[in-house]
Amino acid sequence: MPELPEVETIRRDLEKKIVSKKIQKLEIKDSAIIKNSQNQFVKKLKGYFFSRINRIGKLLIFQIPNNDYLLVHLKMTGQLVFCDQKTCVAGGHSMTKEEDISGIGELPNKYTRVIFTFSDKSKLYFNDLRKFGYLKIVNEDELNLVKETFGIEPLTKNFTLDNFKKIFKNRKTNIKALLLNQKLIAGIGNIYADEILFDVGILPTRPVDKVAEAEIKKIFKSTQKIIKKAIQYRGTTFNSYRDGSGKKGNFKQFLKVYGRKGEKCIKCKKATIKKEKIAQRGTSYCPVCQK
DNA sequence: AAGATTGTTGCTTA
DNA sequence: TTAAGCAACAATCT
Repeated sequence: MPELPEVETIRRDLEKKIVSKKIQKLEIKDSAIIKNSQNQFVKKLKGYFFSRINRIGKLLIFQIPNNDYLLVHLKMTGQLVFCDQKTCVAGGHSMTKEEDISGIGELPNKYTRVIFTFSDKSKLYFNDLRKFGYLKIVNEDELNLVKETFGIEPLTKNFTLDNFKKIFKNRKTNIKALLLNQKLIAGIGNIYADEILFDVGILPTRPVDKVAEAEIKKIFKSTQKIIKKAIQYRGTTFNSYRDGSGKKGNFKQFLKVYGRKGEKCIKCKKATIKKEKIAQRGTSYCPVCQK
């Protein structure tokens, strides 16, 4: 599940590879993925190029020079894989299982929904097994409306302790639901919410009005620490996440609770990591370390 | 073979 | 008016 660190990794990868390249051809294998009419979509992209790539929360924003923007959301299983003869690890030629370090085989595959071909013959594949992801072209006004739906963004100058404290004010939900709420704080998903709460020793069920001032500061610091480190290691690959050239992320080895149900807690070395549904999401935590 | 999985939207409820 | 909670969405895996 691509969250902020994964989407940011893809953004940085693609910015290096596709900015300024003319879009020569578009192949839409499944039009349900495109949230515009197919005609509109092709008309606004073909012959143009992306002038830069931005991100807000888990949403990628590809800027097209004539004040249009291509929004790409990967949701759970979306991938954006760039391939040219030199950098592609997931396409182009037949490969053995050993050569297939991406684990996604040759491209296009049965989950490839859209293919961009640039004028230098390089390609960008949008793959999505579960088809929750989407591509949508919007104008500047529409983009601004979309941006308004996002809360404070970690790793920007807007992400201050004061602003972070504000999202706790007058709320009754639990801390896990708060961290997952994109309208309040942008980019955290199920993996990093669990990791942050384990790091600070707070139970995911704790009501936010029972989180002390000093603990809010801890969460604030931990959020930045974990997100930065996850970006440094190019994100977490559990199943489907791949970076902009099809490779897996390397942060999984640093996860302390997520995906460790039934294992001994690495902090207290006594308790067993539990997993239950909290805030409508599978939630992993240590019943001893987290209070 | 039913249930879990995941992020977000939109509806309902409080 | 606003927040919280939940079903729905797609497709696969267990």
